[in-house]
Amino acid sequence: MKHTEKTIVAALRRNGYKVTPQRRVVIQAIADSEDPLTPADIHDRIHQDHPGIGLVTVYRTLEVLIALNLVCELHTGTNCPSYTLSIPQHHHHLVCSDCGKVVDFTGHNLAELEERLARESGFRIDDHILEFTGHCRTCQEMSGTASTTR
Amino acid sequence: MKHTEKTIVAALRRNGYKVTPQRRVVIQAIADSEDPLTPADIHDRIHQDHPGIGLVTVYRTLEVLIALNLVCELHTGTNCPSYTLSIPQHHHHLVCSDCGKVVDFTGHNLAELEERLARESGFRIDDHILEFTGHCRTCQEMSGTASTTR
DNA sequence: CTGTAATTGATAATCATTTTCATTTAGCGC
DNA sequence: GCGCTAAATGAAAATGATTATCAATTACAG
Repeated sequence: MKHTEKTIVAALRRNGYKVTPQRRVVIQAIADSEDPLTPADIHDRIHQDHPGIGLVTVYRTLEVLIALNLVCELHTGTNCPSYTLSIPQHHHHLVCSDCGKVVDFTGHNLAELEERLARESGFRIDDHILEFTGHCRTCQEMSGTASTTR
Repeated sequence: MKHTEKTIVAALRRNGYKVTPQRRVVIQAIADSEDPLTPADIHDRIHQDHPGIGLVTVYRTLEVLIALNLVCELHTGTNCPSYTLSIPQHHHHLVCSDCGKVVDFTGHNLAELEERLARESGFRIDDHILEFTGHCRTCQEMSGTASTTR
């Protein structure tokens, strides 16, 4: 189960952050989108209904959500990162480089590799990034001519 | 074996790129550094001896090197990517988030996972990013007080 | 209902990257 | 070696993303 607006709002409160209408709007925009959104995307989408909310507030809201691990950051694809609601467990992503669709997956265990690396390198390992990129079924079918290989 | 200035120059020629003194300088700067360098880092280092070489040229040289897969791009850590000479085989990175030291590793096989994902999601998978972050032995020892957890 | 600390919005500042364009140059053919 | 041409360079400005500043507003504890 992914986070929802409800669980996110609860998490904000639990951590002493105020729940403002602006934050709700930003959260909802992310929740409503299938695909990950860049800060600018989010701003564009909410600007229609809420012209008062500035890009700055989007950034600040994302900052909080990231700190609380409520959204996750996608690195692949374009030049600037985009965000989706995270699922609470640890997971990774498979991203379509044409349409941006994201599939979460879990269950691959990097613990063994992590341990081997720690042993061989002397590092204390804190974290990792694992992302796959490719083309989703829809984009494969539509392709034919199109080429977006970054 | 990593690429060296020699192998890189050869690859440039082989692909029809001109080998200019500026490109040599940029390549050497990357080759001489243990750690991955951002474009700005590279520019800083070469500016001492070669004040004529602009940051733009650094960017343009990196663009070529990336296109030919002669350097690899590190995503972790700071806000902007940094680069090191790549080793010709496919490999991944373990990065120290304190000092930036990078350890390359190979031998972990993601093929099985990739296949499973492709099957389950219908994606055609093209590429992936796998990076670990942690603290190298030296930085662990020196720590005690310091905290740089991004 | 009130007070206060957190949040917001507007503007400007910063930082990374790209574009433009006139000038220079590597490396080909002779 | 010598000239030619397409590729590469440098300077400056444009663009795009992100962050800092600060006065005005507001959520929410008491």
